[in-house]
Amino acid sequence: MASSDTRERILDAALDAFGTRGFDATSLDDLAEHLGVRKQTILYHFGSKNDLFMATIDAAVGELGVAMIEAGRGRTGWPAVESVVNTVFRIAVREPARLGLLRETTRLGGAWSNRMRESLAPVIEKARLFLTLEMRRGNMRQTDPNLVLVSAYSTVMGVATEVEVLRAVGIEPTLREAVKRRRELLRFLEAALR
Amino acid sequence: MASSDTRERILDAALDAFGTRGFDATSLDDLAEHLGVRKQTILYHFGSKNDLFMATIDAAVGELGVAMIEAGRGRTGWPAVESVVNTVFRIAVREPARLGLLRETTRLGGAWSNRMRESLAPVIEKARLFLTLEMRRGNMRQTDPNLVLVSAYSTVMGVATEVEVLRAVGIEPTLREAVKRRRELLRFLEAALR
DNA sequence: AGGGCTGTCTACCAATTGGTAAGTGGGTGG
DNA sequence: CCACCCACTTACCAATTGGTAGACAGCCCT
Repeated sequence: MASSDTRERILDAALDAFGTRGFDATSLDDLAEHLGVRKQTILYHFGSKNDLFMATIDAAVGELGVAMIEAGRGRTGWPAVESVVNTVFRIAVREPARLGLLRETTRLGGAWSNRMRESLAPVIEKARLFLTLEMRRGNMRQTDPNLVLVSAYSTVMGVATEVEVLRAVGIEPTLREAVKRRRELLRFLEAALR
Repeated sequence: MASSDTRERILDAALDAFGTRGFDATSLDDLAEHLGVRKQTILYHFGSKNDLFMATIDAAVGELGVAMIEAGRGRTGWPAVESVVNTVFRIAVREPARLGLLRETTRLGGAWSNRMRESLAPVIEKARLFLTLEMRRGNMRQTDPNLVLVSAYSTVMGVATEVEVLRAVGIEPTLREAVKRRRELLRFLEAALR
C-alpha cells in the first residue's frame, strides 16, 4: 500500500522538520523515528538527504506560489495586495513550517536557493508586472518595482513568521494577536505603497 | 599575549561563522582550523559550543544595540529613524555576519533568543518610547507602536540582509545597489510611518 | 631553584550522522 | 507455480561531532 502514501507522509514530515528546526538540525534518523519507519525507507524513496530537501522545496514552495497567484487572480489595485497578504497570513498561521522552509532555503543559499527561485519565478514576475501597472495607473507611488517588492516581501514575511521578534516587543503569537497583526500590517503596507 | 588576544580572535571568527553559516553548520574543528589553533583551545576559553555561542551573542548583539542607540541619540522625528536605518545598513554592508547572527539567534529560539532579547531590551524600549512620542506629537499615524515596530524591523532587516531574496528579483548585492536599496527603503518607511 | 598557574597541545572517546550492502516478504504477471 | 519486483528492513560503516583527560612549556612569585 502505497509507496505513494509513505512518500507523501515523508514529504509532510520533512516539510515540518526542515521548516521549523532547519536543514542541519534535522536528522534522517529523527525523521524516520517520528514516522515509525526506518531511515533506509526514506533513503529508498529519496536517494539522499539533499534530494529529500529538494523534493520538499519543490512540493511546498510550489504550492505556496500557486496559492499566492490564485489569491491575486482576477483582482487589481489594493484588493489584490490585500488578498495575497491574507493568503500568506493564513498559511503562516496554519502551516508555519511552509514559510519557515522558504526562509530556511534562502538562508542556505546556493543551489537550493536557485531551485526555489525557479519555483517562485512566476509569482515574482506576476508581482512585478502588477506593481508596474499600478504605478502607471497612478495608484501607487512611482519607484523601482523590484525594490518595493523586496520591502513588501520582507515586511510580510517578517510580521507573519518572526515569532521571536514578536515576543521581543511583548506580542505573544496567539490567534487573536495574529488578526491584529495582519490588520496593522495591511495598514502599514497600504500607507507605504500608495 | 594573550589569552585575551586569542579569546578575542575566537569570538570574531565565531561571529563570522555563526552569523553566516549558522550554528549547526559551524563545527568547532573548522573554527579552530581557520584560526590555526586546536579545537581544545576554544573549549579552554569557552567551556562548550553553547557557551561560545552565548558569548558571541552577548558581544555582537550588545555592540549592535549600542550602535543603534548611539545613532538615535539627540535626534527626534524622522531624522532619528533615518539615522538608525543608515547605521543598520552600514553594519549590514560592512559586517553582514553581525545581523546574520541576530537572525540566526531568533531562528533558533529558546534560551538563546531570551538571551538576545535581554541584550536588546534597552533598544526596543527606547524605540517604543520614540514611536509613542512621535504619535502623540502627530508626526506619525496613530497605531499600536509594538506592531509598527515589528513591521519596521522586518522591513529593514529583510532589505538589509536577505541576499537571496534580492537575487530573486534580479538585484545583485553590490555596494552601488545597497545605496539604492537604502534610499528606497527609507522612502518606503517614511511613507508607511508618517 | 622550584611550586603553581595559564595557555595550548596530543591523545582519545562515545555518540551521531548520512549512506551502502544485502536481504525479506508479499503481491503480480506470465 | 514461479520468477520478479516493490516497499521496506537489518546489519554495517566511515566520517564527523562535541567533549574529557592529561601532558607540557613558559611565566610569576617566593
